[in-house]
Formats: sequence, structure tokens, C-alpha cells
Amino acid sequence: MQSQNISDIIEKYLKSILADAEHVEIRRSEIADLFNVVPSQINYVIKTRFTIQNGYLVESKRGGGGYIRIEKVNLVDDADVLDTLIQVIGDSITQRDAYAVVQSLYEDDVLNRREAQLILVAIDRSTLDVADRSLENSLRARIIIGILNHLRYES
Amino acid sequence: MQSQNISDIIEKYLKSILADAEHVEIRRSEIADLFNVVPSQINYVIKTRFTIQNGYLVESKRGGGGYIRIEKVNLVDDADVLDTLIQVIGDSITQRDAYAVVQSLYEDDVLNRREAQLILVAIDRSTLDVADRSLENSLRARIIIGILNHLRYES
DNA sequence: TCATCTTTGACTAATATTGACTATTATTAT
DNA sequence: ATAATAATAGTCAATATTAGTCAAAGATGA
Repeated sequence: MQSQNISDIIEKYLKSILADAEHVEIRRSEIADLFNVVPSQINYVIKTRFTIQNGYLVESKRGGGGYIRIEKVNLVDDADVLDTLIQVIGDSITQRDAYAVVQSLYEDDVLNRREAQLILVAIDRSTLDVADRSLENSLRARIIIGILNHLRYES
Repeated sequence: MQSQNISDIIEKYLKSILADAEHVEIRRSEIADLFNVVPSQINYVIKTRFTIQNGYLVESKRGGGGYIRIEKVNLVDDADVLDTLIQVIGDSITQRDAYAVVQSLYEDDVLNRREAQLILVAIDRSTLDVADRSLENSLRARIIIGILNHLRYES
């Protein structure tokens, strides 16, 4: 069975709320208490699993009544979101982040399963197989952005 | 039945699980302990006996709660057609020839129109955008071959 | 004997967890 | 009003927990 680490469990918990709601708003310390982890682990979960590449927007506020708010967005439906995503990718993207983008497109029904998998193959580290990691990441960025722009015109 | 080395035994063990289940998920160190071998031997077994040519997909994650997951997939009937194409492509292909390959896959109903277009975006010269033409051609070859290998099975 | 396959372990890479310290915002006291 | 304090969230680096790579050494078999 998968999901042995607590970060995955927290991720699933938050996503289960987002399955029914437009957004979720939490108090960091409450979630940390709920899962018996230090508060900064919540930041870790958000930073690794609720990025724009994953199709989420996050905002927060400190101080009394502070909160963290996570919102699910569609990457290509909204031209602004797509522009932001392309800008964030810039000229380099890791395999992990690129997977997140493709996964989001699949979840948004922009790509079907087979299309998503074809793209994942094309951007996989072992496919690109270049010695230089930064070249690998920049190639991947160009491929992903090329595909995003193709999808934009298509829709 | 002679000469049962430990790699063969581990292979059989994993395959016996896969006989009843769609996939098997292990912790590398646990299996290594179980058979009294060093952890990297598990990688050796996987690399030599659970290849895509044999119909297995492998994925893994490091860090806390890490795992190795092996999945049995169904290989398609006309895999030898793909093999032939892969051989012809070799380690380098021009944009012109690659377009012809994708076109013929489309005409043979291996790919639909949308899939073909996504692939063309990924292998286009302007997408790859590398100064060195021979690098460009070898990247294109790896991407197409990766996709052809993916088409060997249904997931 | 030679080539190939297996076994081993040192080193590397990726991911997760923790906590000390910092930054921001709200509330309370003067 | 302003300053002090409380109540949040953010950052970052150290450590822990996995898996991956690679090459050397050992075993096997033609």
C-alpha cells in the first residue's frame, strides 16, 4: 500500500475537501495538530503538492485570524492562469513539476489518459537522456510550453 | 531447474505476487533483508527481469515512505511493427523523416489526429531548439522511440 | 580461458521531517 | 495614536529515510 508518509496523507486530506468545495481554508497549526506534525510541514506539503503546476493557487495571511487558502484552478481554461503557468515554467522545469502539469491537465479533462502518458514519455528524464541537467530541464520546458500553447489554440 | 541463483529466486517471488495482483509494491530494503542481499541487488533484478519488453512497468519514490512498484501490463499484438520502426529510426532522425513516421502511424490508426499533433509539437525543430543539429536529431529519435515503446502496451 | 552474469558496497540523489529563527498582522495597554 | 504583546504563517538548514548508479570482484558456463 502506498501513502506511507504523512505528507501524502495530508495531501489527500486537503484534496478530499477540495473535491467538494471551490477552495479550502485552513489554520496551519490546526492541521499540524490534527496530523501530529510540526507546522512547517504544512508548508512543505503545500510547496510540493499544491503549486501552480499542480493546478492550485495558494494565498495566506499571518497574524490573528491568519489562514492558508488553497484554490483549485484549471490551467488552460483561464488564459491568465495559463500565462502565469508558462511564466513560472520559464525556460526550465524539473521532471517532477512537469509531471504535475501534465497530471493537472489530465484532471482538468484537457488531456485524456493516453495523451497524458504520451507526453510524460516525451519529457521523461530517461527519454531526453542528456548529461547536462540544466539542458534537460530547458528542453522539457520547451516541450511543455509548446504543448500548452498548442492546447490553448485548440480550445 | 538447476542453478537457482538468488536473483532468480527474487524474480520468482515477485512474479508469484504478480500472478494474483495487478501490481506489487515493495520497500527495497525489506525485500533485500528477506533474501539476505544488499539493497542494490533488487535494482539489478528489476533491471534485468522486469523490463518493458517483458511487459513490466516500474516506478519508485525515494525518501520517507519510499517504494518500488512493479506493474504487469498487456503488450499489444503488433509490437513487432513497432520494433521494426524503432530499428529503422536508430539513434537519429530528421524532422522530415520523423513527420513521415508520425504520419504513417496516423494512417495506420496507431495514433489519432490529436495524438499525432501533440507528438509533432514535441519533436518540432522550433520546440527542441538546440543549436547542434545532430543533438536535435538524436533527441527527436529518443522521443519517438520512447513513444513507440510506450505504444507497446496498454495501461 | 574468456565472456557473461551475479553479487557487493561505496557513493549519489531524491524526498520527508523537524525545529530554530524570522516576518507579518491583530489585539491590547498606555 | 503608539508601543508592546500575542498570534499567526514563512524560511531555511540540518537530519532522516528512502531508492539509484556504477564499477569492482566473484561465479558460472561455453
